[in-house]
Amino acid sequence: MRHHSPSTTNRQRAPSKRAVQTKTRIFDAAEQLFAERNFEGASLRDIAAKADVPVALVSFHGGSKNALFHAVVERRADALSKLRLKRLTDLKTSGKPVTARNILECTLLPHLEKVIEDGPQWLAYVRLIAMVSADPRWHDISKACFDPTAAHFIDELSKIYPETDKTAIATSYVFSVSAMLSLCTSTWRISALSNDTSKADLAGMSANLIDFCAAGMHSVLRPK
Amino acid sequence: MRHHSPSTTNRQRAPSKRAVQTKTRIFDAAEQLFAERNFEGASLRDIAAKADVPVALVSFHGGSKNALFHAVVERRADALSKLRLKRLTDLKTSGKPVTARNILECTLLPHLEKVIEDGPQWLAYVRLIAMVSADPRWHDISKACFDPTAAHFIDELSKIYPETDKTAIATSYVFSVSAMLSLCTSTWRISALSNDTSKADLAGMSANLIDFCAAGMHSVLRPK
DNA sequence: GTCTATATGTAGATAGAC
DNA sequence: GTCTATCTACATATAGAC
Repeated sequence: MRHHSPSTTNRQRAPSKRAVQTKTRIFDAAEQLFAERNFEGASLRDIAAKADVPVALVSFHGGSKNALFHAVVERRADALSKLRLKRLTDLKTSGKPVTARNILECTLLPHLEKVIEDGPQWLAYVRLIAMVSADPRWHDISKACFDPTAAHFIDELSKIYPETDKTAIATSYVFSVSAMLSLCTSTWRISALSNDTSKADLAGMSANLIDFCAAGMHSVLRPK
Repeated sequence: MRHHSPSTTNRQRAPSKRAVQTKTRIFDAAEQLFAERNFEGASLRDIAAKADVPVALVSFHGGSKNALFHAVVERRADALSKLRLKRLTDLKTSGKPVTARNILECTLLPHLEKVIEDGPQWLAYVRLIAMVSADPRWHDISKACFDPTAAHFIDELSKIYPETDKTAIATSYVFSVSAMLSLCTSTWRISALSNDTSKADLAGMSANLIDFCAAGMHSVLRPK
């Protein structure tokens, strides 16, 4: 059973407030530990300890370890897709020209803004996505959670560059997303390589990200 | 003890040919399994089975699991750095203009060419590096194995863009490396998103990679 | 919904024969 | 250098009291 829900299939009552809080604490702890230590590196005991609940409660709210992992990834995927697609709709109804740069902003900025606003949970989620994307064992989650929206954005790009083949478009889309993820997972490296001891300025760097990807994409996609 | 070597600290004889082959089989198996399943996901028993040796031999040649992991990452890091730096030296003595694009080729192409020539082992190594770069637990390996060479390339870029601050240079360097890694770890995704059922053409895609990164870098680094 | 207790498997590491 | 056998610890999962 891939999707676990507590108790039986037909739930009788809405869960109590306390139960919801407990479940949230468990999912938040799982999100952080999976992101830090990968799937096998984070034990259910570690997760329970971080959430300050007994181990059995983790299984109760999350089901098997595998189901818990899936649920944790899926938890924010929906919200993220909605934010991206809404931004795209807003762009198209705004009357502004629909350029590759504007589309990139719709794809890349929502997650970055969540990291900047909400702090550690969404940063952990970036790490988790980076992990899921790179690990062949989780390709099915990746496909289910992110490919539909990605396909939508790639279609938009095809309209702007109708002569360009889809593989080139998909390639530069993947480059852009990976650059966004690395901006969050590798700030430590950027600081080390630039001898910059000050706290990383994500907001400032996201301007660089958009410049980099927009120029890169334009170079790859424009008719030669 | 971080670095393990078989037998005592003062080795008496060179290892036999068979012993070297055994050790290579173990390291190759470890490289593939660590790349596929991460550190905790690959057990010493799995590695031993893949290398077709008894478990105790893995400990004998690799030391503790942690030491084995370090050794597997370090094994190819040296060769890779040498290839990159040699290519840079060749460029500078060739009389050709030293551009950001040329420097990027020195950084990104050696590993890609190894993947194309040598096949699965170097592809596994790409995955391993992607994993090590993203996982906070392995930052020290990353720093030791790759930062010195990275710093060298960033210095070269500073010479071309003397007005640009180092953080911007380091940022676009990190974007470029992550795009290279994602080209190898996410071919499956590129194929899925472009409905391209044919076998991935890494060589063709690396032209796109260089175009993307060179244009992106130029856009971020040129004086405004 | 929450928690204690436990069943069952498999992990990393090493001792010691060859 | 190689291999068998085993020690000890910790993993996931669940049964059953509250």
